[in-house]
Amino acid sequence: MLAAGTAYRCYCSPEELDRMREDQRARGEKPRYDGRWRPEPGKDLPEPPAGVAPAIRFRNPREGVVAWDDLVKGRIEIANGELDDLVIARGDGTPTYNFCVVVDDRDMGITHVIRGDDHVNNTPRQINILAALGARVPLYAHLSMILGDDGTKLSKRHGAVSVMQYDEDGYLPDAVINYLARLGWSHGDEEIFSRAQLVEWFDLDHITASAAQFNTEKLNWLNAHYLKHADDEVLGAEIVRRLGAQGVSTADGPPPARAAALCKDRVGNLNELADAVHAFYVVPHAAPELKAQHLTDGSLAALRDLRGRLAACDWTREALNKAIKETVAAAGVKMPQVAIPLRVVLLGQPQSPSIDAVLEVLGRDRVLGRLDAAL
RNA sequence: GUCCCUAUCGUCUAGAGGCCUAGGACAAUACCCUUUCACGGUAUGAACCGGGGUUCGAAUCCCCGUGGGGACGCCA
Repeated sequence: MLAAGTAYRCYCSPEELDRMREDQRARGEKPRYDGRWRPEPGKDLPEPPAGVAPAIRFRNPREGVVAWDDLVKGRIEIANGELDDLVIARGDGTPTYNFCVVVDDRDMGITHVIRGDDHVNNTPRQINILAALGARVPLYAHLSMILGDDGTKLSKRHGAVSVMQYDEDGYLPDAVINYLARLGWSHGDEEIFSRAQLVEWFDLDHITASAAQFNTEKLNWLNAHYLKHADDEVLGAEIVRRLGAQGVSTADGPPPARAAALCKDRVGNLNELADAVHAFYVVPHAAPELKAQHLTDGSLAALRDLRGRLAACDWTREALNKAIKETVAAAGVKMPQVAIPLRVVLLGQPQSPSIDAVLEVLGRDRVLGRLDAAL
């Protein structure tokens, strides 16, 4: 490029360039290289200072416009007069980003450049360099940015910067992919689609041109949906992993997959799922207020009655349900008056999935053991 | 400051000049279901940023304004 005259050496020092930009800003101008080392016909260049390793600058055309038909934003035109001569190689000879990508795209025969909005301004420079190299110009598609929940730029404060954060927060990969894909792209009214459907449907024609705002509530909804339809074994493994991270072993409890099946359609994420099944693996301690409220003389009497029935009961959900209903009838109370104290005793909390299903999954030994400890 | 991009319910979006009395989803509200808490089901409210054009006809095309975003490095 030096030989062809499409690039030239620039001996400006960083301090000199800083001063140049400061002055320009002070005058309300767009900061840019002023071309003092750019060779022109009939122009006298300064004498190269001794001992300075020059940077190489691209000699950007001064006249005309650069234009391309962006696959997302349509035609974009930028006057060459707006572009300055960018450095393509540093004083130490290493190439800069805008030069690297151009050379790499050319060598690899890249046909489509799909990237963030923030690169729109680099595109005309890259097209000019490509032209100087005699290379074919690829197609460009510039995707708009994603803003945080509060409508401002995404940052560390929003917590959505690293994909690993989603894992930590209990999101399923399919939910994250589905949500992110739908944010800024659409396929009619489709809201829920598998990765295979995404691959089949995805196209550049239905990408939104404007910036989208991240909506955690909708992600949560999608995640809950994927959780309901997820494989029990996969969820079981997540329970083992997440409980294990808290130092809780699942070895002495019911199979994690069964616990997952019981709770997966009532939680929003994997951490909540782990919390929901926690009491299956660790003997719970109900809060004193809960005990005072629910473990009255009457309810404890009913539980004693139930304990007797359960001891002789087939351990199936149907039989367990029948036993509970018999206790309810015998005590002359309503279902919640037995079910809730039972939950407090077995799980340490007043809410749970259907109590008969909980008994079934918890298992006879653990149920009777916890009842005996409370009675 | 200069240049570039952008603008439909609170949010994500459908919408390619008449199919729009603007559709779907999240969220909200109400009701239903119910063995608690959830899940789920049904229904309701909610938008074309403003102003000018073009056209028989504009959410859709053009211009201006305003709002939002991005870029102005020997960073990537």
